[in-house]
Amino acid sequence: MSLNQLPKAYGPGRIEEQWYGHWLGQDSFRAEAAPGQTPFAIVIPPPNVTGSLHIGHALNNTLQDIIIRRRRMQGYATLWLPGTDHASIATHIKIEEALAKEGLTRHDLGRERFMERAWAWKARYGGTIVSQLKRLGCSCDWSRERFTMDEGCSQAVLEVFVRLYRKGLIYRGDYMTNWCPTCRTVISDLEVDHEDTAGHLYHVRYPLVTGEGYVTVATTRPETILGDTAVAVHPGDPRYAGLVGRVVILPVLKRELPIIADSYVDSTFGTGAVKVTPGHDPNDFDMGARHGLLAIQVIGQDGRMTAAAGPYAGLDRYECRKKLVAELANLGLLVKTEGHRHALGHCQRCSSVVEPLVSRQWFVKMQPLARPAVEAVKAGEVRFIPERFTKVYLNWMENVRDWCISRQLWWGHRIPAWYCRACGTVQVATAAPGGHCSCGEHGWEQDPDVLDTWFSSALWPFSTLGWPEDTGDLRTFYPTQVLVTNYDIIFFWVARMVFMALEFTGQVPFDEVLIHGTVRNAQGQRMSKSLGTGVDPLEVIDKYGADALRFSLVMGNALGNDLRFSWEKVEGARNFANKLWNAARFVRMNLEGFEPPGTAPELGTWDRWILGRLDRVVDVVNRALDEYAMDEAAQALYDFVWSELCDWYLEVSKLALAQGAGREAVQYTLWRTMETTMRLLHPFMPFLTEEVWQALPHSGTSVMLASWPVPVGQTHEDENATVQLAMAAIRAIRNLRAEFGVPPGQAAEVLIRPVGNTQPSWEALVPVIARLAQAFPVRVEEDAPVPPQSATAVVEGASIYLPLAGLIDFDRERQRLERELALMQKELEKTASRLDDAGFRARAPRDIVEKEEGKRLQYQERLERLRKTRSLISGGNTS
RNA sequence: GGGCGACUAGCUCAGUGGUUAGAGCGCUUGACUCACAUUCAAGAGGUCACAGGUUCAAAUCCUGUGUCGCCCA
Repeated sequence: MSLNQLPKAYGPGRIEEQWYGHWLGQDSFRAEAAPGQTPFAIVIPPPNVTGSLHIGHALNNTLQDIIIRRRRMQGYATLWLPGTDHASIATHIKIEEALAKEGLTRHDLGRERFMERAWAWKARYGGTIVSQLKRLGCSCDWSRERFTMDEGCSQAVLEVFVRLYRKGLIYRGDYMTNWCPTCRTVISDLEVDHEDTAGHLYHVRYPLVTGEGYVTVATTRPETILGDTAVAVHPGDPRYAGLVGRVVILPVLKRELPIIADSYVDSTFGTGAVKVTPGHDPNDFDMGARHGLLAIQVIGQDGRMTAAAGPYAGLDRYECRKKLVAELANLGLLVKTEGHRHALGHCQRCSSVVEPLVSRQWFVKMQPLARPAVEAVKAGEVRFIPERFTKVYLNWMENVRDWCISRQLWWGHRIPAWYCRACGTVQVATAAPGGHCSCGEHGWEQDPDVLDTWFSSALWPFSTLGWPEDTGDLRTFYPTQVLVTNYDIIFFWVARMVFMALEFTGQVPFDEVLIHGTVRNAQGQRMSKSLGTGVDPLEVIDKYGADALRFSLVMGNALGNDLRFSWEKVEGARNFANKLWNAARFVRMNLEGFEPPGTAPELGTWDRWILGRLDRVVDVVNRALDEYAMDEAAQALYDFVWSELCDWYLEVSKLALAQGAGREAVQYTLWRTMETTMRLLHPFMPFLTEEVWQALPHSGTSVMLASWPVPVGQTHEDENATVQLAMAAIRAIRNLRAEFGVPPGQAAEVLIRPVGNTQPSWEALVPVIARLAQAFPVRVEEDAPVPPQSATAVVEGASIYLPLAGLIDFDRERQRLERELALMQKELEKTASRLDDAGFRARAPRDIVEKEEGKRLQYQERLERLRKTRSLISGGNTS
């Protein structure tokens, strides 16, 4: 295809497919550490194996790809290890839903056939998310892709469980945990969402056994009355002082309950007397333990009342509540019912109201593990970015409770504990016990439960590198350098990885944790499939390209903050891609026959200027990326490309390219600027930059393996100052043209009267001014008479006159000048008052004072010229 | 109840002590100018939530208040 046939608009589709295939073909993502090369590793936060990519993944993986691509170009031995998570409960629910459509439950199938279905499900949907990451451009080492339930990771899970058990850090016991009656499993504290819910506070009378009155208690959950085993008051509460030790009768069931004193009771809540239900409330469970009370379970795992609920057995818990409240009212024991808001625990997965139940579960003892994990972060061995998330982590870790890790599910890692069928003795081992139990019987049965998914995710940074084997990858790439994740899984995942890593590898799992926010929709709502507020990243990529999606996600968003997705932003990024494409098209058209010379040719002012600006942007991008300020880096690149390179340098370059004079220097500059920009932009927009870079003179096989730009320290400040003056002059002329309606096609005559003696050579700038401001002829004369009927612009270094006979409206011109005068006057006053302040002169740094003085001089001088111009106009402006 | 964050142009957001506080979108005016109308040029638009304080100097630091959001209990 000849250059002129290159499409005028950037079309990402073919280019993305072609280059991703090329990179894979070249095996460019594979991590291999050559001797002497510094490793740099990231493990991916493993997405749900059967899920599909959502916009949050797109952000998360874009950030990782930016980091890893830059490090790769910088010459590190980079590893970005991809993989997926088995997402025990989420996947389990999906499979059960599919079964339900066939009228089946998992129990109809049995464990083995259920697992077959689960693996088939995984095989069917497991590839989706990985292929979607490829569409996004992620440069993961796919040869090292892992899955939390693959053989190696599973081995690590067993090993960790057994070691923790032997160390006494995993135990089994009967405790109150959060039970989800819908998912039919226990869940950890972290999997419960507390929502403020409107409910009722029921005041119920419990008659004293002696028949001489009542104690009134208040409860939000009357159905649990059936499980009460005491009534408690605060020991210091004078209202009940005489009642402690006496006995009340439980309504309906007629059980006798002691009145106990416990300082846990809040005497300001309700009546100051509370019912105690050790079987259904975590605090009551503790109180029951203190007072030796019985824990009676009246609500079963299915959310229905148990036999212990007497006449209410078999009813759903809410049905029971209704009937029981009615019965209490009948009996005259319901004093009152008032509206009451309280926090209710809901299952994170299915939103059912969680039921606190006592059951036998496996737990990880957290205190001994948490302590080193707190220390490591306090000592700075793991650094959170932004820093404020350190506190979130520490606060949780310092108050962490034991972690319930067993789940009554089948999809996941089965707990490696076996029980003797005869005596119940427990054996914990990485493989089924072969011999007999000491009781003489043989026959072991494995615990039916599986482990919390996060138990295996917690090992991810080292299990994926081969642990517990001492592998080369583990030695080379562990600990990893940075973990990139959303703030909402700091507890679930980040914290757990830290303590597991410290316990099992003696090292932190990563040096830095980069925390980003949540992507919301344009209205600021959380994106969710069920609410229909989600946006499919694939749809975005299809429409605007992966580069545009990536760029739109990092641009204009400070790290750690939530961001709003909007199609307008993607469109803006797409426009930027198109701008780059066309700039590249222009460069290529003008580079035919060009070979990069060994040494740079003699450069002109504008050439040196843009190279200086390029050097500056290289510096800014590097500094920004060093502290993970992707947004700043993206913004700097955007501004450089659009507002400096395209708006000015490319336009100026057309002069030399047409005239021939300085053509070589311009070609060299165009090439160097464009080629460097492509390398600098590559981590953000991998596809477009590869396409453009390949089309420019270059060395190497791919921009992703080219060297990363570093500043050369040539900012060309002199040229910068000159160019600033020229730009100001051009803008001023354009402004006057627009203000007075000079038709765009019509050249305007311009007189430039330089002022001051340290000004640039305005003569040299004439051709550029002529072209960019459509001015002709442009005269530069210090002492030329002011042309009659002209509009005037006062800029630094010159006064500019546009003779506009017939076009000029003197009233309008006068108003314009007044506006400028007022503005200048205001600025001058501000500067002057600062300089008149003795405190400022005495205490401000010298360079600041000098700067202010320079400003004052300049403002005074411009003000003077503006006044002269005004008086000319007022005098009729004939000379 | 404790903690965190946000509050800057009509909208979405940058900007952690010192140029006339910026960008994108939107808006107004004009232009299909030979890389790009996914574009170009010009313009309007802000007492930086509020009140105190520190400082020569505050959108920026401190204290308090308000509104919204999130996390933990």
